[in-house]
Amino acid sequence: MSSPAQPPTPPARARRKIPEATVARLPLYLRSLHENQHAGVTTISSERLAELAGVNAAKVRKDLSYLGSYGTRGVGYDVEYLLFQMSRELGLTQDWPVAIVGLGNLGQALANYGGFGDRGFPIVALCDADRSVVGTEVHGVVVRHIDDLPAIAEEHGISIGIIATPAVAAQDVADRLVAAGVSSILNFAPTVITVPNEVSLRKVDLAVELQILSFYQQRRGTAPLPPSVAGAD
Amino acid sequence: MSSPAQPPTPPARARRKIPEATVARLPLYLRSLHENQHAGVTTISSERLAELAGVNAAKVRKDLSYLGSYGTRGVGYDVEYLLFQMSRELGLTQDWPVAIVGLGNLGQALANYGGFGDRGFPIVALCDADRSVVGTEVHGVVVRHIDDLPAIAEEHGISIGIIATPAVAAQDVADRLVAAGVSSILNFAPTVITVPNEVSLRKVDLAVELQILSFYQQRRGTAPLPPSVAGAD
DNA sequence: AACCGTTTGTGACCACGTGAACAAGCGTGA
DNA sequence: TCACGCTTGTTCACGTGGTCACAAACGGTT
Repeated sequence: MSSPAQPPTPPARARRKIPEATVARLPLYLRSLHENQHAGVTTISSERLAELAGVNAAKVRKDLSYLGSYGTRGVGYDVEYLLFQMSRELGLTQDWPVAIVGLGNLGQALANYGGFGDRGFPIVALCDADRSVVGTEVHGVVVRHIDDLPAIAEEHGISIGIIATPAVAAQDVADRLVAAGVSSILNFAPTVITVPNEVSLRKVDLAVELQILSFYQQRRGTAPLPPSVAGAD
Repeated sequence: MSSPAQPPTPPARARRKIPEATVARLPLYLRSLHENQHAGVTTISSERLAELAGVNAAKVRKDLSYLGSYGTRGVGYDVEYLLFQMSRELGLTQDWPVAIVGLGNLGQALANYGGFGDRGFPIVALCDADRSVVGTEVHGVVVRHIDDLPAIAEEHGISIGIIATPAVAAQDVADRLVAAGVSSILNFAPTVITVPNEVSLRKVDLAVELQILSFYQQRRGTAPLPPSVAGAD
C-alpha cells in the first residue's frame, strides 16, 4: 500500500469519529458555504445553511458539531472560518490526482468535464485496454494502456481511480488499481465489485437509479407514498 | 416547511411497505438474477445471491420476503419466477420513456449510452436551452428546445426526467419538468434542487462522491478506519 | 452591569436498518 | 412412510441515524 501523497494534516489530538451519513452531507454544506462566500456573506446560521442544503437545521448543527465548536451562539457560523475547517477535514487543502480507466462515452465525458480539476481533483491519467484508443488525446491528456497502470500510478501519485469500463472489465480493473496502490475507487460500471477492506469504494449506477425511480413511479398509481429526495448515500 | 402528507392512505388492499434501503438493493438482485438466468441457472439460494450482490444472506432473505414468500425452503428461489415478481414490483414490465435535459458532455454521453433503452428506459426526448444545439441529432433523437417541454412530455408520455444541465439552470429545469407532469427526476447537476412532495427525486453528484472519498483518503493517514463499500442509497 | 433576544451545541428519545439465530417447511433417500 | 439435511422466513437484540427540545452562551441595548 504505497501512499505517495501523505496528508499534510498534523497528528492532532484524538479525532472524533464522524458518522458516515454526516460525511456524505459535508460536501453539500461546503458547496453552499462557497456560494455564500462568493456572494459576500460573512456569517451564516444553521437554519439558512439547512435551507440551502435541503436538510433540517438541527441536523446541520449536529453535523457541524462533529467538526468542532466553530459557531458563535446568538450569531451563527463565520463562513470563511467554517469553510477552512471543513475543507481541512475533507482533505481538500491538497489536490488528489485522479485516473480514469475506460474511455467510452462516459469515460470521455468525465474526462472532458472540467468541474473536477477546478475542485481539487485533477484528471492526470487516462487508461484503456483498447489499443486503438491508446495514444489519442482527451482533454489534453494522452490515453495510455492499462498495462502501464503501476507505472502511471507511481508517476503521478494517484490515490483515486474512476472505473468507467463495461461491467465485464470492472472487477479486473479494480484489482489492477488496488495492485497499483490506489486506495479510493469510484465505480461507474453497472456491476458489483469487491475490494480489500482498506480500500474505499463508492459506486454510481445509473440503471439502478432509474429502477428505483421506476419503483416509486409504479407505486404512485396504487399507493400515495412517494418519498421524494434521496441521498447519494 | 413541507408537511408530510399523512391522510390519504385509502384504496387497494394495504400493500406492505418496502423499506427504502430494500428498494435500493432490489435492482442489484435483479441484475444478478438476470446473469444467472442467462447462464442457465434455474434455482438460486439466498447465500449465493448475497455473494453476487455483495451483501449479507440474511439481508437478502429479509429483502425478498417483502415481496412475498417466493422461495422454497430447502431449495432456494426459482430464478425465473423471482425475476418476474421482482420486475413486476419494480415496475419494469413496462417501458418508462425518459427525457434528458441538457446536452453538454454528460448529457450527450448519457444519450449515447445504450444501456438505458435496453433495460426499459428508452430515451425518447432531448432538450436544451441553447438554440445552437437545438435541431442537432444525438443517438438518433433530435434535440428540441426546452420551451417545448410540455408538448414533448405529453406527446411521449414522459414520466422520468434527467437533468444534466449546469448547476445554475437545474432548479428552473426541475420546475419546468414538474409543471410538464414529470413525476420522477434524476439530477446530475451539482446543486440541491427542491421538488413537490409527490415528485420523486434522486441525485448523482460526482463532486460529492469524490469529496467523500477524499475524506476517508485523508483520514487513512491518521486513523486506520476506512469503511469501504458505500451504497448509492 | 444586568437584561433580552437569538442561535448554538447537546442530551434524550424514537424510528429504521442490520446481523445473528432459530423454528418451520420442503425434498430426498432409505 | 419416516427421518434427515438443507434453506427459507421471521423474530429479536443492537447499533446508527434523525428529530425534538432546551440549557448555555453570545452580542446588543438600556
